[in-house]
Amino acid sequence: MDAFFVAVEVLDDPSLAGKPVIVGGAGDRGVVASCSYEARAYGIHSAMPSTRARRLCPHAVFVPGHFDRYNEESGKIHEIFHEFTPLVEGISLDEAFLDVTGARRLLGDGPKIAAAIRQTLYGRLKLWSSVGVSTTKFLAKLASEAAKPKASVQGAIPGKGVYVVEPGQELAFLHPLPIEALWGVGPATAERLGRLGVTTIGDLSEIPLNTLVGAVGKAVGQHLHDLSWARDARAVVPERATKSIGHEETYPVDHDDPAVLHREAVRMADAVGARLRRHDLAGRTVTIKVRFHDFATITRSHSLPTAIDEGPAIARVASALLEQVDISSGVRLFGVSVSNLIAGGARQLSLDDVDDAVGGAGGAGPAGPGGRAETATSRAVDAVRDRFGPDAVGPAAIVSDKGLRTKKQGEQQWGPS
DNA sequence: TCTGGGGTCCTATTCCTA
DNA sequence: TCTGTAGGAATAGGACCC
Repeated sequence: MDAFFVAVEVLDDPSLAGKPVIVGGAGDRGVVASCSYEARAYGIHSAMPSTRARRLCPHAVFVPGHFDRYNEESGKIHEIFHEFTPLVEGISLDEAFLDVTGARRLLGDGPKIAAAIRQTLYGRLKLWSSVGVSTTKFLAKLASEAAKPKASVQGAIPGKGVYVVEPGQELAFLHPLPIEALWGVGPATAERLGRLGVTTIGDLSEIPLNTLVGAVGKAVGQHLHDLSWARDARAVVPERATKSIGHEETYPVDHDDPAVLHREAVRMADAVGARLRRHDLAGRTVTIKVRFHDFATITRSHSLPTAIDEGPAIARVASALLEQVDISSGVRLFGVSVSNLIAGGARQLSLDDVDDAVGGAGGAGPAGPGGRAETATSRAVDAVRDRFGPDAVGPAAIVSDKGLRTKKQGEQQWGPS
């Protein structure tokens, strides 16, 4: 989709149309999540710090973003995709790969289907999209970039809408492109390749595989070498299993009070547990992430003998891990995630498990009831929240004098305001 | 100038066990 | 009993994507 978040905002507030609009965190620690083509003309792009974006375009309109709405429109978009083929691999809210091989007899060739998808999306949702058509996933992705509109101060200069890389034309399309265009080449890899004198995908294709592997590692080297010759055998995979679920948050000011961070561990663990149970998942590995005032970031993780899906159990491990970290210099971001996921069938962690796991006394926290009582409590909490909303009930540890403060998914998505 | 939040994947190192 | 080794799992960090 073209500037998806902004496009949804304009749908809901047409007065934004034609203006430089930035969706993201407006505070000192916020970043740009998406911006209109009018804003892009000033050099603004996603992931840019909001303070810098504001300097580049002081009259830009900042919108905090409405994640629920993007999710809602994303659902409709993916429904439309499925009208064309069951082989839809979602990459994000607004992007997907579609394998239309089997739909061609009924609906026409690739370019024809692409145009139909684009027209259907606009006809029903009033949202513009760009479609790339090719024989492999990564070429289709690059083609979709080539189909996109270009930025100007007056607004978007329309792109092709549908861009087709015909069979036999793959290398002619690919080799003049800069290496950064390749999926998997970011600033670090581009810099390493730059030292080898590689700036285009054509340059990359001429580098001996050994040299490439030496510079960027085995897996990436082989992968990039294949891509530079348009070799990409990856199939469109409709259902991908979730590997981890987590929550993290950047604070408006740094925290160095252990009590505050332990409360945060409880709050995040509660949110992560609720999401795990909603997806009928449980996980064995709990990871905390701490970013310090100087942006240095560490993770500490621990794997348990059995999978867990409940806030208190996750919080005990997270708190024990936090005990091992020196937070005196100030923490700007804290996060909790759970990985090594299995579907359903969680067994509640006992206090012995935590003690063994995290190496003795380690501050696993006050003895909770554990076991079946905790499981029953979590189920009851889920039921109450389903009926009365996410803020209806929560862990006592995070009740402040202002009442419960349970972060909703999507709230503060792009930094503190 | 200051760098979010949701993730995935890869690599190097460490630890444990046979 | 001690030492060396090899393999696998766990851990930590980094790069990357939207």
